[in-house]
Amino acid sequence: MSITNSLQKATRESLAILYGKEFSDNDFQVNVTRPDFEGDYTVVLFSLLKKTGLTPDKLGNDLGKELLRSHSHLFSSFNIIKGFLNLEISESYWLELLYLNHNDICYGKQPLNGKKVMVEYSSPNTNKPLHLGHLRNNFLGWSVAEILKANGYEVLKSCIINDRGIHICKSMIAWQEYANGETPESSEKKGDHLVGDYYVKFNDEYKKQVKELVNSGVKEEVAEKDAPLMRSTQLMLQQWEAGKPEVLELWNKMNGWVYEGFDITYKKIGSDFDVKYFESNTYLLGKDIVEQELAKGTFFKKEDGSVWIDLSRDGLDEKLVLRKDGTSVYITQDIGLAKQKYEEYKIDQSIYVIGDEQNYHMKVLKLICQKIGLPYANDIHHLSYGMVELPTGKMKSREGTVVDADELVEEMIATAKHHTEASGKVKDFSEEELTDLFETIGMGAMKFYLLRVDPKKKMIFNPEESIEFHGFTGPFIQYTYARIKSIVRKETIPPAERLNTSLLKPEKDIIISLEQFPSVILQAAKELNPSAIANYVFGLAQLFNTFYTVLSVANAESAEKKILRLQLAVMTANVLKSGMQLLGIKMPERM
RNA sequence: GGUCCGGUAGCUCAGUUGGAUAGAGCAUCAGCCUUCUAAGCUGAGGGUCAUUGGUUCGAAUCCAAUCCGGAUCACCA
Repeated sequence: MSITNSLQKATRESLAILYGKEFSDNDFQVNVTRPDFEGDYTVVLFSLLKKTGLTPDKLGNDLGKELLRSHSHLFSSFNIIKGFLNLEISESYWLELLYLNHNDICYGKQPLNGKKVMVEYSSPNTNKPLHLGHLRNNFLGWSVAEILKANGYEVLKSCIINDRGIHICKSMIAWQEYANGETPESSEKKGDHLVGDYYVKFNDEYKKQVKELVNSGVKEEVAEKDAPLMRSTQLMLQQWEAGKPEVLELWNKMNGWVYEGFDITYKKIGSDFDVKYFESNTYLLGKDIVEQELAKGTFFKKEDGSVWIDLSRDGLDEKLVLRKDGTSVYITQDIGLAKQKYEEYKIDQSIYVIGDEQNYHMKVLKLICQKIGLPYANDIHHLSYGMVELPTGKMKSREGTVVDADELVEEMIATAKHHTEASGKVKDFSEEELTDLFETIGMGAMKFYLLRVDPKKKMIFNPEESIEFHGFTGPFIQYTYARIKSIVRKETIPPAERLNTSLLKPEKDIIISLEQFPSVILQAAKELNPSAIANYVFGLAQLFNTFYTVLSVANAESAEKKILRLQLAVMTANVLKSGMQLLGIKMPERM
């Protein structure tokens, strides 16, 4: 139990003993004591004054004395300032915490809770390579999955690959027209980039064709449909749906190139999936559900034969689920896939990591799932994240301002290499160790930069800031960890023992922070928010660095102090590593 | 226009069951390497928490209105 919870419980019990009344945790607040006051944790008394009819001083004194009497192992002293009861936690409590947990690499993690959750993330299109926006998505998805695991969930990471549709046909048509058989091998390009280039090529040529037609007097709307490239694309889409062998062959070939490219990127950024869905397999799902539910009255049919659901009583509009020609729309297959996920894996919860431009869509999806009685519908969550923008504004593929994922990764690793070599600390590393280290630091910087911000907020990606390795960054925390490891490597850690020594401020500050780690993991899961972990880990690293410059481990004042500080160092390293692991960031033993 | 999200230091961001004098990082300035890794530490300056009103012992936090920015409201995906 966290110290906040213990303190709440102790306060409730003490109040009951003193005044014979039941209180709940909502009747009063427990906070960390502000640094300029004496004490560690504070009970705010104001809200209790009316219920007890006492003055702050009287209540504070009664409660403080009772807490000390009944929980002498927990508290050592108290003081009252205005309506704040500041309590000092006893040193033996902190020392015990340290003794029990400093070597526990699972500290803060919950045992399995028997619940299964699917986290869907990444969801790329197979017509272009991944970009900066995908990176935020991938890092969030992966991290949330880890955070949920740490909270005892069984997690399935899934991915839906948008491998069909008009946009895919566009790159296929352009390749046919302009590529002269170019392949990833012949061009020495990554497959996803090669295909992406032809998607761009399509748009360029198509625009030219439209312009020509318009210049020759055709109306723009007509020109857009009549341009030869568009006509052949539409035809190809029909042929694909009809299963024409040559089209499928080309489609398979080009998608294969893309997957080879994606695999390289995913491996580099550390994304992986337990389940992969392909839209080419799922795009017909959901129609049967609509038919069944139509009979039950959940959906209704309009005169033209199209099928709708009326969500106006839930504050939304009517939503189309089947076109008048009986074909399905985007949401139809999502309904079908949601059901399939349940039937295949019996999941209790489903999380979709999708940009906030789809908030409305996801709201509708959840509502429909509830209305058709999908068992886990109430536990469908949209982890909605804001767009990544550049200091100059939004990324626009038209203007070539899209930040390519592969290029960015390489740039981060190169920067890590540059800084590391300049520091001159790794001269004895082997080639392999160096490559590994540069990747660890470069990826660490990038992941931390993208995860340290609250997901739901749109964020600005500043290229100069993102390669910064000082301050609130991944490498700062990695560096702190490497420093600790360097200390610990030189010492033989004595067997764990219970200590009986007093704590200096920098020592105590770290323990207080370490105690909060389990609560932070809990909070991060509740909010589906990795930035809570990032902020916490940074704060802990800061505390340790302060400690490090003020106090010595190796040359501690006494043998007992040395053991204390070693325990502190080891536990801090463990927590930093666990925390960063939840963000998908590796820690170097040396840097 | 309806709905949703956001507005906190020059910049990027923390800050929720409402709590004490609003915090970090970057940038700026001043210091600290003979001592466990200076990718570090210490200090200084920097704020109308968008605005106005309300709720109360107490509001960046809750409520209302207004202003600004964004997303969305497709028989696109």
